[in-house]
Amino acid sequence: MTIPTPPDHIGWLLVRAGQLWRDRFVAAMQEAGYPDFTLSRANLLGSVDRFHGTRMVDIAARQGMTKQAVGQIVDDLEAAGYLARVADADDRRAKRIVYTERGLAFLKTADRVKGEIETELAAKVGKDKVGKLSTLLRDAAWAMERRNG
Amino acid sequence: MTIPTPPDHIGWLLVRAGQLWRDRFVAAMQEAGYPDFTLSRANLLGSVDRFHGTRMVDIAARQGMTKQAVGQIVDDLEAAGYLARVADADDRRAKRIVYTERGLAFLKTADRVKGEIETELAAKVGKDKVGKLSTLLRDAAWAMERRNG
DNA sequence: AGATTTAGTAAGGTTACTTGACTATATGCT
DNA sequence: AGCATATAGTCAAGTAACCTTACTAAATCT
Repeated sequence: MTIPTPPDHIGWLLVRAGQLWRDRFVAAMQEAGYPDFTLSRANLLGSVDRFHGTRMVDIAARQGMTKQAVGQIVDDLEAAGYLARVADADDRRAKRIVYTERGLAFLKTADRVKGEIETELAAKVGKDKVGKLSTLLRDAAWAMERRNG
Repeated sequence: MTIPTPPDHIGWLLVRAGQLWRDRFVAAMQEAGYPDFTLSRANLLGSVDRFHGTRMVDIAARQGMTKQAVGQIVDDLEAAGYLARVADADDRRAKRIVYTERGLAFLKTADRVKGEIETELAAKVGKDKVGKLSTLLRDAAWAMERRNG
């Protein structure tokens, strides 16, 4: 089983670290009582305003997805009881996607789980390093987001 | 368009940075003459030994995928002319997945493109920061890989 | 008022996987 | 040597998470 060159380039490290965190988070959420949890659903829930709700077209813009794709995930999350569609008072074409009680409880658990994973990581590599990593990641993400300059 | 809390947690930063790098790399490879390039294909090519080739089952183990999934991607890459299946001399059940000339040229371009993106990133945030980021990512990935400890 | 844009839905396709079932070859046990 | 079991790979079908194309209803622009 000849193992080829291990990926040690900055790019693969970024991809790998992102994958690892994502997998840890999904597993932890499933253990925490959300067996039907997937990352795409969590991402979507993170784009819904907790107080006023958010229109589908705005969720789609924020996620960089088509509104149809958002519609499908919203269908699932509505069927699972996390979200509801309510009529928009100002625009009769539109509906606001809002949280149910179950949806809000999910968010709370997600925040707790994220904190736990971060704490575990800090215990292993050091709190200072996690802080530095965050700062550097922000810089790098900012640099990669703007193609010009 | 009320925008919810922006994701500033270490986890989302990791995921985001990984996505950004991945998207930049895929776009750059497509521009560099590989319009049919996707990341799953590149990942697989990265798991094939350049000299001796690699058996499908070993690729699957390394990628954390099923051998069937690997088989499908190999089918595509073989049809596209990057890889070939040759009989394994030591095991008549097995085939070694090897590079064609086109496959080796692809690897060369991929290495060049990765270097270019890294250089661009270094120019924006500073070479020292890219180095520090790499080190911290290695630490973090190492910490997240082992669940115990 | 009529033309155009926008919000959302419906239907079907694609990519990147998965599981289950199968064949051929290799290996371990007695 | 003979048989059971494990392993390498293939075939077929299913799923998740998207996409494109085409549509209806309501809002907005002129």
